[in-house]
Amino acid sequence: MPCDFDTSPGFLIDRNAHLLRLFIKQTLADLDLDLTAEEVAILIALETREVRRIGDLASLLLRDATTVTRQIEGLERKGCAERRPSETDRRVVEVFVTKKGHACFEKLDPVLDAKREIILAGISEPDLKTLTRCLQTIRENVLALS
Amino acid sequence: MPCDFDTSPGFLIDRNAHLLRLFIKQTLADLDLDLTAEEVAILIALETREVRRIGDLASLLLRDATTVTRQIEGLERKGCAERRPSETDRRVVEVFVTKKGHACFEKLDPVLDAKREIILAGISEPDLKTLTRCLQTIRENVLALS
DNA sequence: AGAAAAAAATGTAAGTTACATCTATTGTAG
DNA sequence: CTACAATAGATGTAACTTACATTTTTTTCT
Repeated sequence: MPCDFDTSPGFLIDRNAHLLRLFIKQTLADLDLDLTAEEVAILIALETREVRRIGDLASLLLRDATTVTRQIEGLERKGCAERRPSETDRRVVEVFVTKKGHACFEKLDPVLDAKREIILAGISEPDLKTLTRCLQTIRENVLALS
Repeated sequence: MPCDFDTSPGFLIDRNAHLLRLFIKQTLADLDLDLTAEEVAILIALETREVRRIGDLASLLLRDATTVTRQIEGLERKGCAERRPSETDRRVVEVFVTKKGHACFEKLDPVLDAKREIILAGISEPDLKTLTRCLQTIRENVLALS
């Protein structure tokens, strides 16, 4: 049984990612927030990290920089982010969260926080640590492949 | 720190899924197989499970049936699968893997099997069990949300 | 000063997904 | 046994996610 959909970590990770994305989408709809899941990821990165540059966002989120550019365009169109050229290096663009972006984050963050508990229900503290560590290991292993 | 990209299970799952998909894509390119990652998932399901109906594939793979229909159309276009109307219920379509589909699977399967070891390197047997169990739990929790 | 490198944007295109709707068929209640 | 509900699947359409190749601008390094 080389590949069981119920026990293969690869399939489980893939399907869980899919379900989590649907869940985020639903949460955004419930809160009446006009954002995509990826835009949310960028918004969270901007709010919780010292990241301003598109390239840094891309490496943090393990995405191509062009992908991030497009998603920031989306955030900008929706009035949640703003690009400003850096003063020290004019190649660089710095991304800032607008007031509206802050408001979206403040609305979304506690809800995600609350639902996280539901999603992780039944998982003990040590198991959660193991889960995290395994996922980090797999990530590094896959990254090292390319 | 509500959402850390390096420790949040949600983000880790999402990014790992992304990386794994890139890895599958690369593997397919290396083997010169003209299939998408999702088509591979369906091919594996057809080869390793007693699943013939589109609806059953959809629930196994946690996808919408229309999505599966499209992906089977892809497999069919590429000569790897074949749809035949069921003889007992003419609403039902049964999906079969063709000779070419078998060949693709036989080519791909051992490679994925070998690379699985690399991807899971450094994870102990009990940790792997915990990982699997946690991912199953999360999947059920998220499914129960909707 | 000129070449190489870096940051970002743009053109383009593929892959993934699903909602709403439609057709065909089967099952069932009256 | 007919009419209506339910089921299986296909189609129209569209959104979301992603990235490769290329271009522009600016900086860095030789």
